[in-house]
Amino acid sequence: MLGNPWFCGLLPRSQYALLTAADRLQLSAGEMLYRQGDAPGSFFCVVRGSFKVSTLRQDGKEGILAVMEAGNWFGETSLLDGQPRPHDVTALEATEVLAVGQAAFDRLMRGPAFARAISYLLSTRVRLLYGLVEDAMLRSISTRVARRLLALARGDATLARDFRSTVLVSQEALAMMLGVTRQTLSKELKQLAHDGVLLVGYGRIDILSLPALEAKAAMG
Amino acid sequence: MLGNPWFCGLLPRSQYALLTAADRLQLSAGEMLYRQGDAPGSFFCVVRGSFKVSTLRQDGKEGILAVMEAGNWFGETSLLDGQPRPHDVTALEATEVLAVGQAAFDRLMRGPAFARAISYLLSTRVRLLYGLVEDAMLRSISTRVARRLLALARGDATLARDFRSTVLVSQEALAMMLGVTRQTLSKELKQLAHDGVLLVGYGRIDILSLPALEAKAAMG
DNA sequence: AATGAAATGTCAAAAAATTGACAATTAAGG
DNA sequence: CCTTAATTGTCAATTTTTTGACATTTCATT
Repeated sequence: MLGNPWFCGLLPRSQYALLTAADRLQLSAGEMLYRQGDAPGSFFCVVRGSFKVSTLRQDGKEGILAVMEAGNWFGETSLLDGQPRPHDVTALEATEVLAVGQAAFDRLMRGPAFARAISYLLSTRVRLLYGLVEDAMLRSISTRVARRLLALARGDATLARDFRSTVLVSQEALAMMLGVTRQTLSKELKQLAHDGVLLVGYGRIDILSLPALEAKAAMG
Repeated sequence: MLGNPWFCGLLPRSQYALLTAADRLQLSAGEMLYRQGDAPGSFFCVVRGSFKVSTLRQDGKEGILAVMEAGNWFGETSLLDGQPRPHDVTALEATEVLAVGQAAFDRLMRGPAFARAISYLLSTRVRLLYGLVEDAMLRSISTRVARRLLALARGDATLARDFRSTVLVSQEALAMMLGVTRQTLSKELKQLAHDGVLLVGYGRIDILSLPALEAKAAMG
């Protein structure tokens, strides 16, 4: 979490307080950190590995709302309003997290600098979510595919890390992030591959031309 | 704004500070409070009237993301992260707002209680937005129509006001909130009217049976 | 090298949504 | 009362997406 811009922006004493208050948890692939409807528990930071944040509906439809990678802090919403967890969070691989409990979190929130920092964290989440809503409401699927691939390549914009030209994701999972079927996504990927923008592999997508992908993302 | 649960939950001194720091603005129907891309300006509260929060794309497509009614506080996101306004905000009728400038807002944010309250406000926004994303990703249009009508009838869940059985909205506008065409929406409304759930009028929709509408909203 | 689970490729039929076009209705203003 | 703009009703053609069904490929594990 040392490379995470949000954590780095905290006062050193807040950083220290977060780290000392945290428990370390280990999860193996497929294990769930929490489930939709659970009581609020902790504020988390991914140390190693990754999670998917998803919702499963009664009819079996699943949507992947986000992928949380190393450096990412999350889970604050339920701690702030005391309401149940809105999503399922599942480890995608062997994953290690820091967990800061409600009591320690509340204590930190009494400091204005930390409370401001949490507000800032939430404001970036709000912006990201508005983007997702607009994507779903107004943009064509091909544009959304391009935009989502860019987000994944940039690590969901959480870590100011170097860009990855290879995105490790199955078409099934990417389709669930976009709320479309695998067949529909497959057609779009094929078009992008045909245009020389991508190289589609088994559980992976290579970005051959970042400018071309950005151009597609900026279209309709 | 006196009936607004968020404002009521503030410390009296924060309430006082907000109200005394605020300028009063009057807008007539169609006037814009701010535009997408504008520099951050103020934190607002609707005193009388209402706004639509929308995005307009180059290709002419417009999406209505929210309707802000009396009692609603909004605009905090840009003040917190210093980034440009993400949306257009337009008065739907003669509307009066309170505007708390950046300097006063920053001063208030130095108080931990106010900063916590802003975090809480943001957490409810995050929940609402997750709901919109899930709607768009996973739910059928008929369900989304029912859910959106309920949200409008309840005043977008911001004011714990009494339920309105008449929603004043054109089919065109409702379609833009849902990201579908007017024709598609029209078909869904006709079905709901046929089922005796709604009565569709000129610029208005009457909810005949709240339980029935809630049942439709809970389906797929 | 063989096996099996996971992932991808592909196709056609069916369903759903958009597009484009016009008529009919309603409310507000002169 | 009359005119006009806004809103709604409706239809058919077209496009898009889903559904369902298989075959094929890839990769990790025996």
